[in-house]
Amino acid sequence: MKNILIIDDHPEIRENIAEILQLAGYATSLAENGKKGLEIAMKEKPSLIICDIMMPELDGYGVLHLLRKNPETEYIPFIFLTAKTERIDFRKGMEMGADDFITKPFDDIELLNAIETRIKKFGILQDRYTPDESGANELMRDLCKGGMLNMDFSQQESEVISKKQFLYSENKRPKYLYYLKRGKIKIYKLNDDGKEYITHLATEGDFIGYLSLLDNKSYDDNAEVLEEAEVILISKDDFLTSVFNDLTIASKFIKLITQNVKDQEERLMNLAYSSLRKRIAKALVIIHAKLNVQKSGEHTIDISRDDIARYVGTATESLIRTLSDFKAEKLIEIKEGKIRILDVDKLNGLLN
Amino acid sequence: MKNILIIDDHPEIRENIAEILQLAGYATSLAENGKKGLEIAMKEKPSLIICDIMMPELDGYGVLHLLRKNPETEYIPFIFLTAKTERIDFRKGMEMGADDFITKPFDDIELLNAIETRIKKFGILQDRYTPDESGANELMRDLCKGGMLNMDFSQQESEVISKKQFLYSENKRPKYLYYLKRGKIKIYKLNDDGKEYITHLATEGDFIGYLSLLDNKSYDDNAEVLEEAEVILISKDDFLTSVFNDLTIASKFIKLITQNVKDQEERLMNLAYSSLRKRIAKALVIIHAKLNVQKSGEHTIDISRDDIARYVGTATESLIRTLSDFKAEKLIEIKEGKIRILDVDKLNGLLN
DNA sequence: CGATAGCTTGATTTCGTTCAAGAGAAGTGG
DNA sequence: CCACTTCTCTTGAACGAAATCAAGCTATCG
Repeated sequence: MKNILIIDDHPEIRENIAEILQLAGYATSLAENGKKGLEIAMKEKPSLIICDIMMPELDGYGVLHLLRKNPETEYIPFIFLTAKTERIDFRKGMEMGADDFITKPFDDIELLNAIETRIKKFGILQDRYTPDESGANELMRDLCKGGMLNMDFSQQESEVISKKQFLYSENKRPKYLYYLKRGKIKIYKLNDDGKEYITHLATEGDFIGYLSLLDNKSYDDNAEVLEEAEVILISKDDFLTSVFNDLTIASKFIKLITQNVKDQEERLMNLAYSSLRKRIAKALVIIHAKLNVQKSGEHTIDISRDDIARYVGTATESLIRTLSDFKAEKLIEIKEGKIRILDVDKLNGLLN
Repeated sequence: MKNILIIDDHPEIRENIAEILQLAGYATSLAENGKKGLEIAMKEKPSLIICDIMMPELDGYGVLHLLRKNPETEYIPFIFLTAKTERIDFRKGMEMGADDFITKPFDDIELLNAIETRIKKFGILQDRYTPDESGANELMRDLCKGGMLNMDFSQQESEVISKKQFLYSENKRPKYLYYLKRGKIKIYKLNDDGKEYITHLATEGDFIGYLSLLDNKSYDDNAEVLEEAEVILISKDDFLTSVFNDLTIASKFIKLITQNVKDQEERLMNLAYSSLRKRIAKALVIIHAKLNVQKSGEHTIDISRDDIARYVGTATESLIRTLSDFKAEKLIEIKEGKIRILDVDKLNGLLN
């Protein structure tokens, strides 16, 4: 059951709110001043905090400030309760990271609505996202489910794009965010000699093109369908307004894209100093994890040698030679051209 | 002169506001409904818009929505004017991207304050930031200047760190954001064999360590001083609250980090497919632009061969051989070991 | 003044690319 | 449906770019 902490120095108000919330099925904790409220918050980690601004000892701003400083209470939704309707108070509270404001007098519905919205939102956003590029995908999928991203999968029409067709190409202006319902798509850049370098591989459930949208520039890469794909188009505006108008979403995005940068630093170092053998081993594990297709019970990698090579950044022949080596060493198995990984740990732990 | 657009269907209020603003030295445009207001906004691109919510034809929400959809008017500060003090209205407005709310009746000071704050903030944030990693540095510097980041250069004590000392190292927990007042610092990762790959080079005016702070993980790289450095420490909390509690700052950050990702994709492709010659040429240009030291009127690169090699991702000997080639081709000049670039364009335009 | 770090060049080796060619699978069109 | 091209996968041989090993040279520092 959700526990809600109410901090207010007026006993009547405190009791009144507690009663409303209990009727609505919430558990409540009460505190008569900021200091006590803070203690309870630390100990009980409530699901939400309602707090008066004007209080003796430690005022509402102080409570909020201290909560936000502690990583354990940092993300607890916080609603200010205030008699004042003054702009300045309100501004200050928002800038400190309060999630909502309720002005006395308020009615029950208003209070409960505010609480419900916040708890729902928090529930979606507190989930841990895997710390790599796929995290952004998970986040967005959850946002859609929660109705936070302006998008409705069922209503939206989907488009089917066949193999070798382009979802988008270099120098075009991004107009949509793409959600890949089915199929596989490679995203690659071309160097001056026309060689491909695959920066991302997308499978069902992935979102494509958000970086260029956030960047608001023309595409600097190409998205080509590898395996017949069904794609949902989400309007650029819907996506951007969702991200840029909601602090919670924006914060999550910052963290996710930051992770992206870190991942790429890692990839850079590997490209710079790791042997081809090691790079190919890592790529196989990654591709396997990402595109593992369960066909007749077996996990195989179903992407052409050319594309694996372009993902690793090597020549196709070199890739194939290394694959042969791996096969001889019983790290992988090749059946009808399809690669099956036999020993993930050894592949990961390969020396240079 | 700053032009402010006032949209309100009550002539008295319109005139009243216009008068106040004119006295305060602003130019004003007036519109009596949402539709007209929108037209004027498109044509005149005002510095700020004040808009009533309740209006016939097209209400305030509609105006805001349409403005935010158009890239040309997207970032114009927008203040709602409303008689209602209702929470719901207010929420809706904020979520749509309004910058502030003023409730009638208001007094002159309040109005002018709100306007001034917004214009100042906008002025700082609308500047174009160079679309690479240094952009984040510029942004943060500006934020500090504008007092938006909780940090005061004069008050803060600075720390002097000498050559070969570490600012931070792998697996340590980040506690500060660092601002480099003077000196040079290299940030690098180590691969399994203990080889360095330099991911960033920082000079005076650069901020260091924000990625790990945003990420809230341990450092995965090392920062070593190349040339005696004076560093200002900014508390982790101050930095994080500034970023995560202000939607405008958060949005800017998203765009900047996105650019970071894009840059690294580019660097990845170069590492994968470009000849050493080309990669070294590019690195020289970048390092030159970043660390160009003007000593006795000449721009030279003042960083050891070892470090350049580790930035390119190659062996020191290979780097030196290429430098010799460049010297023979009169692309660069070497005086007392220091490299001076003679022909930037040719270095940039090198073929594979 | 010796020692150490940084820079440079030469010789050798290694890893990976490129060129070449064939075998099999998969489209394609008459 | 068959002959055709075309694509994908694979192996061999030769080449080449860059790493490594080695050694000398210069500048700097304690």
